[in-house]
Formats: sequence, C-alpha cells, structure tokens
Amino acid sequence: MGDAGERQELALLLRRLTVELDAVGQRFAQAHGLNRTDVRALVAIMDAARRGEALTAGRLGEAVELRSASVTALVDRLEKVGHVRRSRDAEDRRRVVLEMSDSAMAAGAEHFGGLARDLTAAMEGYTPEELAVVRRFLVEMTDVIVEHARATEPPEA
Amino acid sequence: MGDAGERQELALLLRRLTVELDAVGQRFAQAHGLNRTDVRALVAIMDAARRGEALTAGRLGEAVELRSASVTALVDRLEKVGHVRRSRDAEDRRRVVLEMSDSAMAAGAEHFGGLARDLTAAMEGYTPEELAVVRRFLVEMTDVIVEHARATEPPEA
DNA sequence: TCGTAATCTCTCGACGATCGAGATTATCGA
DNA sequence: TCGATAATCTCGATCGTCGAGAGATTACGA
Repeated sequence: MGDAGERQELALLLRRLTVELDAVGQRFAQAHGLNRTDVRALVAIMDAARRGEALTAGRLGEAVELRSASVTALVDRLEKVGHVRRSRDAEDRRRVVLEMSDSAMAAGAEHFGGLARDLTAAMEGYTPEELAVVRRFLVEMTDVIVEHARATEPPEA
Repeated sequence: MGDAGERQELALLLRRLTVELDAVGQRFAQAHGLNRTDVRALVAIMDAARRGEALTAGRLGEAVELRSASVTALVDRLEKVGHVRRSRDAEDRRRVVLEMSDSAMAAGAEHFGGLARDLTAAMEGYTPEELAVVRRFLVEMTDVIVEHARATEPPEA
C-alpha cells in the first residue's frame, strides 16, 4: 500500500485549492460591487455564450440554483449596473434571454482570463505525460466527489 | 511548446472540481438545516481542533470573514441546534471559546471523512511518482491562484 | 494603585438576498 | 377558439449580514 498520510495530504491540498479559487471569485465580486450569486450568474452566462447558447432567465435559475423570484431580482441587479441586457425571445415570447454587455464581458475576461493565462503558463513546466497524469487525477477525483454528492442527495420526489 | 488547448482544459477541470466540491458542502448544509456560512464555521472549528487549538469567537470571525455582530448570530444558531458550546476563556475572560459537540463532530466526520476516504482510496491507483507529480501540480496551481488573489486585493489601509 | 486605552463580545436597528404563493402574459394542442 | 401549460414577474415575509455603539475585561503608564 502507498503512504496513506501523503494521500490524505493531497486531499487537503485539493480542498485548499478550492478555497483559494473561491477567494478569487470573491475578489472579483468585491471589486465590482457584486455578491457571490451575481458572479456565479455572470460566469454561467459567459459559459453559455462560450458554448454559443443564449441563456434564458429560467436556465440561469437552474444554473445558479435559484427560484424564479430570486432570478428576477438577480437579473434586476445585473441589469441595473449594466452587466446584462434583457430581451424577449423572438421565437417564444414568454422567455427572456440574457446577454452580457461588452463591458462586463471585458471585465470578466480580464479577471478570470488573466488567471487562466497564469495557470496555463505554470503548466508549461510539465511534460505531456505529466499533464496526462494530472488530468486523469482531476477527472477521477471529480468523479468521486460527484458520486459522493449524489449519494447524499435528498431523495427525489 | 505544449498543447495550449489541453492546458486550458485542465484549468476548466480545476474549476469544475471546485464547483463539485462546493456542492458537497451544500449537501451537508441542506441535510443538517444549515447554511453555507454555518458549514464553513464548523469546518473552521474542526480544523482548529485538529491543530489542537480552541477557536475563539473572534478567530472564527476571521476564518469565515464575518463581523463580530454576524459571528454572534452565527454562534447563536450553531449553539441553538447543539453543534457548538460557548464558554468563557479562563485566562482572558473577555474571550469566548467555542467547542464542537460530539454529535456535530461525528456528523462532520461521517460526511467529510467519508469523502476523504473515497478520495484517498481512488488515489490507490497511482504510483508514488505519479502522486508526486500531482502534488507538485496542486501546490503550484494553488500558489498561482493565491498570487492572483493577492494581486487583485483591495489596497490595505 | 489608579485611571485610561485597548480588546473582545454582544445588542440593536437596518438592509439586502432569497423564497413561496399567486398574478400575468404567451404558447401549444385539440 | 379555448383550456392547459410554461416563463416570468410582483408581493410580502424570513433570514443572514452589517455598522454603530454598549458592556465587560485586560493591559499599561503614571
């Protein structure tokens, strides 16, 4: 068997990384006068845009786990400071599609894009084989975590 | 140069891992009728206990980044459901030291300890050399993240 | 020793984020 | 056209957080 202490320490390193990564989002929120949920929402909208999709209010609510009443308030906040724009979906006029403003997109790209740049730059110091090991590790650990979350999930209706 | 797309994907995997790990804490919170901050606080108290320290109200406030008024409310909540106990520090009677109840300790150990067990078990599938690579990766990426957070930190008074 | 400043926690009132219930508007199938 | 369904919004209530300040204890210089 391997060194159990070493493996446990790796688990702690994983947790520490998540804490610090959370802090990055927190900084962005503070710097722009937003709260945690607002940032999550902007990230969700950016991710959707990256996939070529336009997020609706309902989809955003699912992404950030908020009820419709809270989504309305959330989008109100983001719209008020000019980070998103509301517009009715032409095909289904019940839906409200959300689009990020260029300024918000730029701010997000600068903050998180900068981090992504630094991270990938730091990965220059690894061989392709090493990165493959890391990838396998991240995927497997994520799977374990997801499985754990599912196992403790409240029973569906 | 390595494959830039691959490295960027690794960065996304890191973020996904943090999201899922966050969800684990969220599940624990829901299952025990707590909110995010309460869980963070319990984790902080457990970590301190693991280091052999007894957390005071003030220290807890620093750990979870809350003002004293909020810490009072936080500890009130945790004490009401029997997760922590308040007691005056014998050496400095201004201070309030916090101790986790055995039941809360057990609940936390079952939830998070179970995850830690699953994670370390999944690490059995790696050679010591591979784990060393992973460790270096996690440490270096965390350093980059911390540095990024510091760089965007609001200027100190 | 005394008095003042510093430290730690708590109380109070206010604000903001979230939610549940229900209203409103739009779409779809019969 | 009409009823059922869907997407979003409005309203009132609840809860977590904060700022300001009070109360209690300790540290320290005169």
